[in-house]
Amino acid sequence: MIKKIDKISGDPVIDLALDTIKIGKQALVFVNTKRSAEHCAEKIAEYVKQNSNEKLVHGILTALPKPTKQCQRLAKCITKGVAFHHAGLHAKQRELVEDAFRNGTLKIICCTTTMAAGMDLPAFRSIIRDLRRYGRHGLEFIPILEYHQAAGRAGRPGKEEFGEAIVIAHRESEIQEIADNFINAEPEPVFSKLAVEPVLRTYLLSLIATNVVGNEEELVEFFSKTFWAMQYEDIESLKMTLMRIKEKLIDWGFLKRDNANFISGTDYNKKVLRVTRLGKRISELYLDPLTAHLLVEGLDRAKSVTVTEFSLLQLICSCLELRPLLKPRAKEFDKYQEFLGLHEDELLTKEPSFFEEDYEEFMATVKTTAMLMDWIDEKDDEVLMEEYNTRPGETRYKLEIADWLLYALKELGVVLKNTTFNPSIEKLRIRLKYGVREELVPLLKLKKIGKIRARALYNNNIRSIKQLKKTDPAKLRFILGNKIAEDIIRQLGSQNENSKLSENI
DNA sequence: GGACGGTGAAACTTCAGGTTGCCTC
DNA sequence: GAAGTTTCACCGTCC
Repeated sequence: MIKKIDKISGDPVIDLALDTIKIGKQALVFVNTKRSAEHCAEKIAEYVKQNSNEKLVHGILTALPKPTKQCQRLAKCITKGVAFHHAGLHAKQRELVEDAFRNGTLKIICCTTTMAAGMDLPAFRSIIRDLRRYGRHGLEFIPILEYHQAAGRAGRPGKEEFGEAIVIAHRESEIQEIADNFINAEPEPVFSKLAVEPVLRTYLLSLIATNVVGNEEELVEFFSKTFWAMQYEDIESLKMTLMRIKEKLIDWGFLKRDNANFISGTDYNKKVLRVTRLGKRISELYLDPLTAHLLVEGLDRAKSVTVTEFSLLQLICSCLELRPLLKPRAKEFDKYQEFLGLHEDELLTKEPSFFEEDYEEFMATVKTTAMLMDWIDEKDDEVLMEEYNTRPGETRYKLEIADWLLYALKELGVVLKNTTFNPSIEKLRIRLKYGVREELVPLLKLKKIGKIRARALYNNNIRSIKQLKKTDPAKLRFILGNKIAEDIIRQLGSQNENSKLSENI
């Protein structure tokens, strides 16, 4: 069936979106970069009459402590019933956009793959503009499964009889290619996640930690029954991989061979494998053993190093979990080497030499550390965007992982009886959570006091809970507003009874 | 002649997402 | 690979 739509802008994607609005329906536009999502939404919005979505706009602009240019651009699009959606948005904003699309306030969302999977957000039309995305080998086709996810958004079961999934061909010659490679293609086979070494390491340790497996023979037997082994086929090579990882775990002190139960003459493979106390905790924390090893080594180095925020942040930035890291640009290299120079004797990781392959990756940990340090120096989202090209959503995601790794570091310290740095780690976690300098930490113990209010109090010379208690309520009302001030006074009152808020942080 | 401003070509840069981990009584 | 951004040489204009 061939349908004609009005040519308004000359860009088929915009025209399709406008047509969707004209017929009173909704559409999702899938593109391959965050920037494209933003541009595309803005271009569509240019052709749409102003609506007023005041409440939604207000929500978007107040999601962050201070609205960024990105917030303002999104808000402007939203006044036209159009939005963009990608992982760079703050979670609150994403949710607002999703809800507004569901209730019909928004007509068009231009999005990246954030929208493709796992979200209940159907639309009448699904417009897939890009089937290629930047990958290891330049621009590559996206997986067929991902195309299915995007196309599958079209049609609202129970509400409409059909939906339309539309793929844009950028050239005449592409039409057949798209039909063959996507529309009529079988989705690619599913591969076992166990083939990824960090996952394999984690499960190998946990199987022993939970006594599911007690020796090497059982270990191999267990894995040979998995989907991974079925796909892999070559059992000998699989066995070698398992043994190599097991040896690493023994080297790192997470597993041990139990010699007590070893009866001479017994098959070596039946030698009992036990988890150490450290290994047990790592498994409970669901840490990748490689990350745990890095943290353990870091704790060991910490004994002979001046440990600062830089030390702790750079250590966790070296963990795989925090990837992708921020890479210094060619022009920035000197700047970050200089920054590193200031902190060289605080390092808890091994610095590779300039000529080693890892050096670039190492410098990326330094830049990422610099970003986190700026965050706890109260630099706002706009500054992070300009300086590091990292958007609020991406920053929050990194912060969440950083928090988890710092917690894990603290816990490993407990097992290793090396808790000297735990108070610093705890303080750092609070600072990362709020994005504040050290001086605000005491005030943040109160509910309803975050970065902004703590700063306001501090700037008014109220710098501790003690000082807060002595402050004239009228002054508090002036600084915080009536309601919040009342709440704080109540919290301070109840604190006297159970002394929940101690001053020792 | 020098300070600007405009222009366009060349060089450079960037490019999706976000599992489930823990605990704080 | 493509699109956007930055840099820089070059030219014209004005004072």
